[in-house]
Amino acid sequence: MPGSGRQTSRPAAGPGGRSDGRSDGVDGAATGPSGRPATRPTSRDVAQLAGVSQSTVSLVLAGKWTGRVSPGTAEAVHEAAARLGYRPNQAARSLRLGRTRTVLLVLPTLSSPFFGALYTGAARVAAGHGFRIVVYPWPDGAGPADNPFAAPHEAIDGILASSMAVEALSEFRGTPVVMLDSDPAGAAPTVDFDVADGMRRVAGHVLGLGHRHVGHVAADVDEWTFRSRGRALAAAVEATPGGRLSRVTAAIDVAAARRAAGGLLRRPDRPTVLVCDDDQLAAGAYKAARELGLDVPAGLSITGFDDVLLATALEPELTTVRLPAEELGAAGMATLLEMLEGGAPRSRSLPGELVVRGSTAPPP
Amino acid sequence: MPGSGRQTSRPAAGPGGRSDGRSDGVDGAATGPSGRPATRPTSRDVAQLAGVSQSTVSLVLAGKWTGRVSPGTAEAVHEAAARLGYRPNQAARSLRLGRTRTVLLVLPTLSSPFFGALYTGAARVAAGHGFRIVVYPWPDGAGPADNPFAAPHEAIDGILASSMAVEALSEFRGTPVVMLDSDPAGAAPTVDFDVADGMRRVAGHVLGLGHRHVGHVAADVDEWTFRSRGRALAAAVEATPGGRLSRVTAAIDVAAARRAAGGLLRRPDRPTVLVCDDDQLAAGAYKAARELGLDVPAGLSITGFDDVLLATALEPELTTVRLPAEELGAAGMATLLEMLEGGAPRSRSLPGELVVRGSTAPPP
DNA sequence: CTGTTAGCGCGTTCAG
DNA sequence: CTGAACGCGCTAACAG
Repeated sequence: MPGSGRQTSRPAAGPGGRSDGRSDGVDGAATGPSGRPATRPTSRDVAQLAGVSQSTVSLVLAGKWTGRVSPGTAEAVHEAAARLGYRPNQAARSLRLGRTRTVLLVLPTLSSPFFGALYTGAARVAAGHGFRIVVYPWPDGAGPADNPFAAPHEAIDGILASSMAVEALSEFRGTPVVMLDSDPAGAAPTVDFDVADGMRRVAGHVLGLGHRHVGHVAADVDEWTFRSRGRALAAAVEATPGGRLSRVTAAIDVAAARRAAGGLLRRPDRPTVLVCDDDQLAAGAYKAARELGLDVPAGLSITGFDDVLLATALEPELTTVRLPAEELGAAGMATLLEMLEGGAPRSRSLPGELVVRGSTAPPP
Repeated sequence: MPGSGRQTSRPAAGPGGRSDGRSDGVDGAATGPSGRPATRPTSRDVAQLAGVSQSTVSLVLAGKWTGRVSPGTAEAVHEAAARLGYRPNQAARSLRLGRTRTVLLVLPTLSSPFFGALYTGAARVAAGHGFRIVVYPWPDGAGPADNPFAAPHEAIDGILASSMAVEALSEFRGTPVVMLDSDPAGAAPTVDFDVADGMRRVAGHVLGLGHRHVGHVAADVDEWTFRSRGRALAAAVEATPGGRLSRVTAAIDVAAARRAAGGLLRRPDRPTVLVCDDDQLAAGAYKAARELGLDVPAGLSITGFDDVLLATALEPELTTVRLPAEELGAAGMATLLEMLEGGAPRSRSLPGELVVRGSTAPPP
């Protein structure tokens, strides 16, 4: 939604202390105070201003000068760098070091608040270590045509990939990778949500309310996270005396979920609760219920999964499992950084939290 | 929502034709077929294999060899490059050329499907011209603490910024910029939605249904797009005999919108239609209506703006204005590329489309 | 038509 | 403790 970001106002002065009020952000070439074309300062410029040599500048700014450069000289270098607004040229740095301090974040889509939050968490940790993130949405839709996004193969040090099979990354073979929200049985280190536990909590909640015939509106997507959810629900229901499970599948799409849930609810012995694999599926279930004149939650209970925006936009608000996306991104990035420093990190799992709202009640 | 992307399966063979089944994506260092550490092939390797010099390789692969290199030699170079799986080193390229073929996409947030679509459109156009996109979410939330995202100042050729004031980019002064969904009165070229026209269509629709007292649930955000919407609605209502407008504002947030809309509806002479600046605000308005026992659309009509996921998840489905986010991204990138090639592109405006669904009806 | 040369800006030896 | 020299991989000039 355009413009939905909070308004952010920033001081008008640019970096380097120039606050002359000129607004040349549109022009292709900025000009320095003297009118010459302003080519950005290099480490040589800093050296010259500080009266030392390039290598000294390099040492000082890299922070490994103790015992090799006199404190006075170091101070002079820092001051010169600050005065010129010096920032090292990334291209030259990468070329020399062979590392880019850039991580590729591979996501199935950007069209979901969930992945936005994931990015935020990852970016926070990355920034703290001087790493940059390039987002690489795996083309969704558009069919199996050739990948329209040029793969930045070698411009990255590592990969953080979410919600996909590790095999999908064969293109990047040879690059360190950490998988998020993916099958921990793969070869790569993984950071996951404990979705099985989350689903058990959902099951415990609805079974505790007295429900026995549970309808499962499952996502028609063959991915680890949904397989886990399905297994956990089935196990919990089976372990309950009198428990019974009916399952339908649907694409993650409101209209598809509505059709699938409608089919389930039209059966002569319909379930008293619909446990959905995803909040979007739950939105479809709401529609099916309303279509059949069933009141939620008095006539039918419904649960979701993920706790995205939708959950509180629906009426009644949705009982669901909150998955801490931002923490997932942060933990994943931490794991990847550990790996890049030569470690062999262990896979981890983050708990989900059951959020009980107005869509669940005892069976009618 | 984790896993909500379509499943994508890719051929298992990596680039360069190696399909030996090894899966070393986890290891930090890949090893070549012979077991040596596999340092990626350089243009010199290609030259050696093809029996020519580096510069010839450069010319051929850059595609500007016609009339300078014999077709046979060019063919040999191409073949050698393909056999080695050669890909030019981006860092070296950028260092030499001073250009990065990378564009920064500045967004207020990533937590919205709208901006995901915008990205997709921009990426499509960029890829067609060999450009890469780095997404740079302007820190939303987190307070005015220091920017946690390291600004990639010099690693970019241009900036595409959406839904903000151009002044917010003062940090990037000197870089070519195209603004999206922002005030066209600024100095930078702009690609916008014609939100005023969209709002006029909404107004025409509800006024045509017979509504005269219009409630405006406005976004409490001082941005061009919302100012335009407000002005257009006010003008349309004023131009109608008997027309009357009541306005409340709310943060773009379901709960805030519910409170604001509730206040409007509790007035003794309440409006018969609520025109909302955004779909999320409309979701809040639904809640307020239900709270007061008003049926939508029989007792109260509601409209939104943007046509995001929410619009069809609500019940009844929301009459709103569809804003083609993907086209916006594509048009914006095209404009920026034109600029980078030395042109001085004109600002443009994209039309929105009124989508009439079930939330609007004649007044009771 | 092709090869040789120079240098982009940086980090790192190696002499002094 | 500091400076001069080298090379990362690539492209653009210039020679042959």
